[in-house]
Amino acid sequence: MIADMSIDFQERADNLIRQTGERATSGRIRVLAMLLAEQRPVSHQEIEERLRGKSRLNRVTLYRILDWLNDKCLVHRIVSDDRVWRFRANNDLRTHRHAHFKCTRCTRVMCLDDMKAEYDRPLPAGYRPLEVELTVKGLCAECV
Amino acid sequence: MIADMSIDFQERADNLIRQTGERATSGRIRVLAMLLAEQRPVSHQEIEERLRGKSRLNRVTLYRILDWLNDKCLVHRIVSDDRVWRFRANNDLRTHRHAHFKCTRCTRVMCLDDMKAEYDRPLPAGYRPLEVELTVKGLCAECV
DNA sequence: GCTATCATTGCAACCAAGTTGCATTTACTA
DNA sequence: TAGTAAATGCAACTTGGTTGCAATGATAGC
Ligand SMILES: [Mn+2]
Ligand SMILES: [Mn+2]
Ligand SMILES: [Zn+2]
Ligand SMILES: [Zn+2]
Repeated sequence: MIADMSIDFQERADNLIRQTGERATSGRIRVLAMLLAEQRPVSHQEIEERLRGKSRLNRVTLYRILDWLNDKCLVHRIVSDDRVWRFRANNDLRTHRHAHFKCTRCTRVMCLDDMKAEYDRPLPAGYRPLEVELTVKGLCAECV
Repeated sequence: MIADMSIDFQERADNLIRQTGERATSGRIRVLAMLLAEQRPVSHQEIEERLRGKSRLNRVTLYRILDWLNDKCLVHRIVSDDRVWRFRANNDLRTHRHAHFKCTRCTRVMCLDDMKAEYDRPLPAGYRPLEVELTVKGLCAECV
């Protein structure tokens, strides 16, 4: 059952990567499959741990793969005040600009998929906005 | 004229620090005076450079001073996606939770003092919000 | 299927920002 | 004008990410 699911993610990852027109390497497939299965933001370190066992990926290569997946809009990168990047598989290809929640106790980050990251007031004259980051920090349901 | 102003900031810094009831060391006074004069978010590195010349402060000590000033609410610390902390002197003691603007070209950060950092939708059940970070990224007036 | 080609990977060394432990100095108190 | 605790300086360390380059491997053309 779980094995079937994992094969399914493997295949979905493979397809998504091939659709970009670039090379479908085993590293890219394994990382994306893992993120598709996880469906939540995962740090570089966590990914490295999860992938341990099966012939493990070089640290630098993992950075480059994550960067590549981000460029191709297959994942998005979430910055956090702990100086750690986290990555989550995108469900639809358009990058939906949503808010995030960071639990200050367990340090997990969650995507608030239906809270848009936006602001209400006008910016100072001459400023051109390009992107908005909105992060709510506090305690998650498991840590309250 | 400028000399007078700098003495003024020195004195204000000294007073503010003494009001905390803790020690008014020359390092604390110099750093806070500089931030009071600057009135915008400044990185650790920039502060180190500005303070060069006059008997220069140890790097670690500067980190500790900034941390202390932040704890005492005399400055606030702004986190950014470039993994660099910036500090700005607080004008009033209550920490006003405002948004920030980050210019992606000149890398400067500005406080949007009258844009509140807040959100509209409800959080998932059981989540307890404690703090909100809102950052608009784009081009500042000088970089457009 | 086999080979050539160029993108991707692994490795080692590097970097920047921030932290820690501990001995020395300094601001305040009495 | 000491005595004392707090702050400082220094050296070494940590974490997260980057760079250059040689070795490897995915795909296109045959
Ligand atoms: Mn997200
Ligand atoms: Mn601010
Ligand atoms: Zn939590
Ligand atoms: Zn700018």
